[in-house]
Amino acid sequence: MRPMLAILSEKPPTFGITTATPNKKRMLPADRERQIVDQAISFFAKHGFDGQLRTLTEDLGITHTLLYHYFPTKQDLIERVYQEVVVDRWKPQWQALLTDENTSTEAKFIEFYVDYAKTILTHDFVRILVFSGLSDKLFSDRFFKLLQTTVLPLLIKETRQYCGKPVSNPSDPKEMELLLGLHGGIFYLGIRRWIYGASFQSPADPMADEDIIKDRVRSYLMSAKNLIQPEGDLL
Amino acid sequence: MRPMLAILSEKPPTFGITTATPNKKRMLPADRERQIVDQAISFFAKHGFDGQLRTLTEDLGITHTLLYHYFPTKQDLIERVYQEVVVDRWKPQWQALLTDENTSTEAKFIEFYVDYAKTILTHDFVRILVFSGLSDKLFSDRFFKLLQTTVLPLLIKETRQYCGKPVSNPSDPKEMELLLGLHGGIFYLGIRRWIYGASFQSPADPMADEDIIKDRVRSYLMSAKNLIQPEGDLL
DNA sequence: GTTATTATTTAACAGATGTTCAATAAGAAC
DNA sequence: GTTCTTATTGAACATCTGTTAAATAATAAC
Repeated sequence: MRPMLAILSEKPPTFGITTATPNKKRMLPADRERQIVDQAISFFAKHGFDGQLRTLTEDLGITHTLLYHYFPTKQDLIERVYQEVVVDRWKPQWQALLTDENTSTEAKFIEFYVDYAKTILTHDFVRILVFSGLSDKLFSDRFFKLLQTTVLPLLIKETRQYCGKPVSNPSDPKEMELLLGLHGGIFYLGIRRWIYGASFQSPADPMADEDIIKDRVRSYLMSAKNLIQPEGDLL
Repeated sequence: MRPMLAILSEKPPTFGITTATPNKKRMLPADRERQIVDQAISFFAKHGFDGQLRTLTEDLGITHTLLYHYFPTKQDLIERVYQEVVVDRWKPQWQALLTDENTSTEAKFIEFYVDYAKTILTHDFVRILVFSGLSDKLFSDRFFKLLQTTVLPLLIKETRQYCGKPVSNPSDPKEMELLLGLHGGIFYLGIRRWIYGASFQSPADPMADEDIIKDRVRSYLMSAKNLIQPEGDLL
């Protein structure tokens, strides 16, 4: 079909732009796999895991059957997405940050939640987490297990110290609920932005996430001091 | 097929139990429609709007084609569910409550959010709202429009009065974000319960929703007094 | 008891959708 | 240039799924 004379510069001109998704007809397996996974992440985040493979590959300019050259089943591709978005995005240094002796409670909370928000409150993460929670809970279960076993206890411990309360006490529903109020208020930023989307109009001059988080953390610590009595028992 | 002699007591025995879902072979159209809509609400809330009609009717003991005797298309059934769960559940008296001159700010907030939580934070409502937000936003858009045009402005106004700030000022991102922090923290109760489900373990002795909400409202008002300056401008 | 009405079922279609497999062709090795 | 490997496609299958239309049977009217 091609004219025989066009020997040089056979490929369509790329003008030197080497994107993460090159449009060569035949890609290196590693590149193609990377490209597929990237597309799968944003695609499943947008349409949910019920989205069709034919639609997923449309924008890539490949046939849906090519997926089966890289992933045995759709479920395998989904689990790869899960791994990259949820598991790999968890930062072990959060624990280190929250146990640093040389930082004030307020600075710890702010530093943690600002970075947590930057990492977690993205389009892909929030929607995939919620899609998972609504269906088989495959992703959400594991993520919350991480939350509950690592950072939440450290935040509770830090709050107790801040309020002058012994840290060795058994866990108390009231202080956990107070913390989850802060946590939920922050996560709600992601829900407004990536699930309700434009429905929930932000004001003309929206606050930066960092400032919002600072206010909420300070509000939380203030309430903790008032709600949680210094000596052992609670209000 | 039936033995000819069994003339009396032909129907299966119901033992006098007249549930909302009678199991007569042929029901009155109004009863059947009620039964179908009830099932559709809990079914779509559980499986999302991609759930199959054949699965929906399974528990009802009818064929899926019977749905088309009552609703022209699946979408019509979905919109009926939307109407009953989201639209009909909105309480106009919330506005009356929030404009009552004889109630304190704290009492207003608590009374409103306790009833709001009782009404909104149900399995069906939370999940249908989130399913909608993730897909076509048909439900969620309208619900948030209601929120933004009715109760949120009243809550802002009430907060300003409480802080001794003039109520006629233009809206301010900071005070709206503070309110949305409270609002999100309360809605997060529903997300934990009905989306993350068992993943997010509650403590052995979980607080009653009402007590949680009381604490959060008080925490909010306390922060408002500190964050929002009495005279015109904000911190 | 007979007839008319209609709630309900049965059968079937058309398009969607995950998956398989043989055919094709791009690029590498020689 | 020829051959070999394999990335990629094309065709096809089986099942799922919303929808339609005719057949059936339960109930009411007479």
